[in-house]
Amino acid sequence: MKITHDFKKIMHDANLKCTAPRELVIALLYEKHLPLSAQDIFEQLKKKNTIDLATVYRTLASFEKAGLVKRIDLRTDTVLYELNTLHHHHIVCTHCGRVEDFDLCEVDRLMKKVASQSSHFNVVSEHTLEFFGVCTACTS
Amino acid sequence: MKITHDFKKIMHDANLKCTAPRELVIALLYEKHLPLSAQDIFEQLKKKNTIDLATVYRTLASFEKAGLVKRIDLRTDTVLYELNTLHHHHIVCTHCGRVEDFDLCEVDRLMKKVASQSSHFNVVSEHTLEFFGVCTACTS
DNA sequence: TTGAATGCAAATCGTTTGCATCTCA
DNA sequence: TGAGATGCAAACGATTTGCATTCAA
Repeated sequence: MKITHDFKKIMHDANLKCTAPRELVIALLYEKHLPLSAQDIFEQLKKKNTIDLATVYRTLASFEKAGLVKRIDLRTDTVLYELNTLHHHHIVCTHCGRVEDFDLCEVDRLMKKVASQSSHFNVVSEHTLEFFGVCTACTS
Repeated sequence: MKITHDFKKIMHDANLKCTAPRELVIALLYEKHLPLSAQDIFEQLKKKNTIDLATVYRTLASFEKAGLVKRIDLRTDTVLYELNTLHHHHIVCTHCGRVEDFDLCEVDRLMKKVASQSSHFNVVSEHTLEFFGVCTACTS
């Protein structure tokens, strides 16, 4: 099932107008299933479409505000975005940049511990967790 | 004990020359004990000293390469730096920006799990882990 | 019809770099 | 003395913004 089937509903639920650029961006994020930078998205899309880099930035900003995408920091020079689907984290190869998803997250338990230990925080609502290593392809 | 006592040794071990800007930067990071941006450091130091913003950037870069400081991403608009002391993480108030250290880290176990589950990574050497919530001062 | 979204260009801001000068080792 | 570090100014690159035009609702 392509994301575009749901596009109208998604936009409507997010109180955003259905526009060509928005559909292009969301479809690309869905297709690639990887954290992408605004530049990445722009480069990919402009091959076959008319789209402006500023529009990509504005689109990502409104998507983020609507909770449709999430900013990811993988120690790259620029911020990356990915669809805000199921909670997951990443393993990044520090050598070639390969990114793999990592679904297992046991941080919830840890978050409760954080809250109970801290004198200034009672509730910890979010966390970032990313792993870095060297992938098998780069090791051999 | 002030860090400046050890400054010469630290610089020597890191193969870096002892200079006034470097001592200022390292002393400030030690004193504040908080993640600071290059701009932060520059603003603080220029009140009482002659220092250039470019020097701050270069100092942080050489410190990072030498393993003296660590880049921290707390979802702020710019990257922050702190002394690379004992392994720890942070809890950040998403309302006022307050930062608290969090020493407990049980991610080592998780890292092994990550490595064993992944088909492309055998070794996971590093991780980032930050918590976000609203602090008690902002809740009340 | 109208407010929001787009494209284009210019502005902004954090960061980096070139270069002459200075300073530590 | 010589390599590396600094200060200053200019360059750079990612991101943002102003504005006229277009478009979805």
